[in-house]
Amino acid sequence: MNGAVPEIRIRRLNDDEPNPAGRYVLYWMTSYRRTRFNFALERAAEWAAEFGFGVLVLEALRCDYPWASDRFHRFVLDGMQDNLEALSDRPGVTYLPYVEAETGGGRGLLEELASEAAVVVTDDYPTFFIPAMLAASASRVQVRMEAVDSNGLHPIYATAKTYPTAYSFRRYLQKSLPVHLERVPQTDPVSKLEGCPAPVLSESVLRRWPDASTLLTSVGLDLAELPVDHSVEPAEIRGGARAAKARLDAFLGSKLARYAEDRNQPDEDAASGLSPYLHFGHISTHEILGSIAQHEGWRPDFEGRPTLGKRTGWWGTSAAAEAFLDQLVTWRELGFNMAANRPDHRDYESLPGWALETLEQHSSDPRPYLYSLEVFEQGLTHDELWNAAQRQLRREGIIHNYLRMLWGKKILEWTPSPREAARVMIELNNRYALDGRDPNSYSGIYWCLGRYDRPWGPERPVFGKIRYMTSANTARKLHLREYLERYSS
DNA sequence: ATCGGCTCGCGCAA
DNA sequence: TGCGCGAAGCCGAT
Repeated sequence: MNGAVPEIRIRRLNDDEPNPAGRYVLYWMTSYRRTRFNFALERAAEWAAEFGFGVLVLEALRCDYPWASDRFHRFVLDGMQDNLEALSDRPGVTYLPYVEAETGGGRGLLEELASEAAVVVTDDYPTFFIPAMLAASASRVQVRMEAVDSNGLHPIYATAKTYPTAYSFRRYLQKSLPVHLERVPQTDPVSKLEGCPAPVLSESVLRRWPDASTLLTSVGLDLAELPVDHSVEPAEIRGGARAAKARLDAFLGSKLARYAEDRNQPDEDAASGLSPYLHFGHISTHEILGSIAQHEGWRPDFEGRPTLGKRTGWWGTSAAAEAFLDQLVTWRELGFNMAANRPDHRDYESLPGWALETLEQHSSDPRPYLYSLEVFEQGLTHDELWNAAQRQLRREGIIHNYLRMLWGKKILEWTPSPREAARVMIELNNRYALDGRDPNSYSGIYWCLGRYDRPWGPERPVFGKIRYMTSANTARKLHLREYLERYSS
């Protein structure tokens, strides 16, 4: 089939063919939990239009994945409510939100729904348990199954290379992005389904796997009844595509102009706050870029722009937007590039050679302080700035982007080994951060141990040639008065 | 306040 | 083969 979704974004997961005797196209939404600007949903809609079928959208939330908690459940459920609203009364589409009530409750659901599908389309995502889950599912599904990449502007499988620095990846992007930007996801892919019959679910399926729609709206869902970690409480910020859009608009309206100068200042509130929404797929990079373009009256035109990897001057937007796009595109997609091409990207051994070597050489240096995971977790170290950052993470599910670096550097300094430091960072980040369990969780954590960085002298205890940071210097440099007050306990 | 040295790997010019 | 340059650093010298 030749549709509008670029082939480079489509990965066949099995050798099966489409089944024209099916009743619908199944879209299994796992990572791009949105109904707009979504290549995977668009692909499902293309197949459906070809067969004259409707699309069945299955958005499931299981309860047994690592670090499942009230916090992540709440955020995902907010998103499901938005998707329910967005898809109800739309022709040609049926939305099935499913919330697993007990471990294993969802087992068999995908295969059951796939047994009546012509094609199964799902989201491609290069880390956490998703790649293994997709492979396992594809072997049990008897029709053609495809994973579609709607992660970012650069298709994650467009290169098999990894890049050792943001600089080299940026230079590559400056050459390769323009062609990919010619194909952007449709705003509303479901609109192709006018005239297609909305799939109807059988009583027996719904008896076994109840539709969670009423739980999402009128009845409400009691998280306390689910077997997930209740000690990680819901975050204050609301999840979902609507909240994401509101946050984007607020960012463009009052923060973007100050972004380049103030984004590293905790008290200035100039960061976008979009990363949790990006992580759960509640918003798309393409939509964000489109909104920036509209906001600035900018159109992509890269003719004659230097492709030397410089951080400014390539996009041709305002300086503020370029600073933001470097985060959103260069840095975010750098992490996806690593995850897509290095199956070991979560492991300590995936660090660059010079970093492994220098950390090894300093592995038996005495540590100035040693803390257990529990002391770190509660924010009870001797360092009030570090404690504040950890308390923000634990309480809000967010950690300030600059302080996150200091946070990780100090964990390296205060644990018995760099391997243990990585373990502590991964545990705390993935347990508490709304944007955890993401390719960029590992970029950020391993950056603290040398990934994407270069050696710095002079060699210091514990760190060796790894870039060193101190809380005192950080406090001197940053506006932190309100921040320290807010998270003082 | 600002500058250089610390140090590695890559792409590009030569 | 050499040169420039890079997520945000640190420290001591000027």
